[in-house]
Amino acid sequence: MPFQLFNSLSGKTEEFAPAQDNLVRFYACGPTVYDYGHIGNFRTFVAVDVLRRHLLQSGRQLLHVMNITDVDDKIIRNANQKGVPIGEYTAKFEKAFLEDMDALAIQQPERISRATENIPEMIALIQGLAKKGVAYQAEDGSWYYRISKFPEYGKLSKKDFTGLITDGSGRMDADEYEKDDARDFALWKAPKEGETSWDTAIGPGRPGWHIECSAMAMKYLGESFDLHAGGEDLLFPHHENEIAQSEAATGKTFARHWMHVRFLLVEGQKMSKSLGNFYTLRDLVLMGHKPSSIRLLLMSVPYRKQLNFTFDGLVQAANSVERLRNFKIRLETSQWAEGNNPEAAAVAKNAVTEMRAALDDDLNTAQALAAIFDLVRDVNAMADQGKVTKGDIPALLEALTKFDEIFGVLQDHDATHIKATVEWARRENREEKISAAALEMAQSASFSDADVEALVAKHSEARKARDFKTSDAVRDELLAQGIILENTKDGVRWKRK
RNA sequence: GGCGCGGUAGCCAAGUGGUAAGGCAGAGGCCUGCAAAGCCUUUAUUCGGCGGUUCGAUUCCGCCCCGCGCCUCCA
Repeated sequence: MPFQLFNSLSGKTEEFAPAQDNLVRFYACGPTVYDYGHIGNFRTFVAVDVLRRHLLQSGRQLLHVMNITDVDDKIIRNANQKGVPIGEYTAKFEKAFLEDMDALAIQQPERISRATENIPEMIALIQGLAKKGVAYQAEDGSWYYRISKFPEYGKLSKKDFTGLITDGSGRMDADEYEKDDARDFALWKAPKEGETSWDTAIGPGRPGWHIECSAMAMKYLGESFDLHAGGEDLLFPHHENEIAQSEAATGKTFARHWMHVRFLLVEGQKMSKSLGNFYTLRDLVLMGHKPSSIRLLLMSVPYRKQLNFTFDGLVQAANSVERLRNFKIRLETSQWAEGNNPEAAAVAKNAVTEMRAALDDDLNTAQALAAIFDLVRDVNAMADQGKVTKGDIPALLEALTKFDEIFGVLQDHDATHIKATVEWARRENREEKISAAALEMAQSASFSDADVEALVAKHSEARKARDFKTSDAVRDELLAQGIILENTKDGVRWKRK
């Protein structure tokens, strides 16, 4: 079955394939770098990452563009408060965001593009709209988009705007009084006192919210491209306005397919600072939660379904990752009898087939996960019965590789990331937020594999001599460093906590 | 008010017109110097409630209850 993906534009699940060649051209709205990323942000980015990885595994090539919004009201306000240029202010959060992406094993897009580096492209787009009479300049110098010129306005958000002309109410913000119609939105904002602005052919000012995405998407992907993705809140007005701007300018379909990721709940409620359930990735890591647990939890519910992010769920996800990693370690470290068991190869192949079928079905990650757990259970059982042989291991590991090409949780880099986060917290004077659990997990990152191996060897020797007192002491010593040592009938093995 | 999504075991959650995947947790057992890891058995006569269609509905329709989202800069 070809890849099926829900399209917010048509409201239907449709086959998704690139229009030209084998290259998928897509744009995903990135962060506004005014603060550290929270788990809600990362649900969206993880979902897009799953899309990316599935397309790649399906043999597609990608041109994935993500914007970084490095100028907006909040950025200007916060930078002014700190008395630093906005570029300095945003650089810090952009760096933090990229680090967080890495911690969550989110692949980098082929191109990351900053709003402030594409001002000329935006101006050109606005000028084009002005020429067509779709953009107009208000008395204060701001430019607006005239929605009445775009009959299809509302086609993405399925809103009916007829009869909703100028509302005479007091809903309009002070800087919007110049608009001809209440629905019109800003393309270019004239500078206010103390605001960063650019001198341009259409006058001084700064970009409206939506224009950057239209300009950058078309710059790198062309006037018409395959897919546009983002959080569900962006559907209106952001994406609706992007369509209006772009299609009015070019007369062509902007993005053919639209993907929107649903918001998550935290402990059953919408995440908000006032409810006290607002968490950045860094908050959670400092509390002692591994990035891999967070990633798995974010992927465990299909992207179109509301995900209830809870601390209980985080523990469950951590245990699930443990089971998967234990399985991989077992395959890699056990002594296997010579031979081949066609049944094992069949189980491996079947699991991958099922996983991919689930992903082809609108990225059903929950079902894909089930396929891989079936493999784990079946192969563990076969191994206990001595039915797994040396010749089967490559195929089984290959299946796990295929799984991890999508889910990205088997490689254990948690300790390193936790350590980096702990160090960041110290630099930022957030020491009081560092939990004992985080410290313990960070500790094992200071222990190289060679260090561990040396102690493991010491443990094994003592054990061989049935000096359990010494062997247990070494094991406890390792545990105190965040290393778990296990003895199995097939030998000794270790892993980081 | 307009538009939309969802309510499945203790928790997370998939799914289908023919009688409920998977994960986590719990219980019992096997294995084991200990500790783990792993395996086996077990945990929803039932899928928010009430009606309807049907030989048969958790799955289709209607109503009701509950939760949630968007409706101008929050992913």
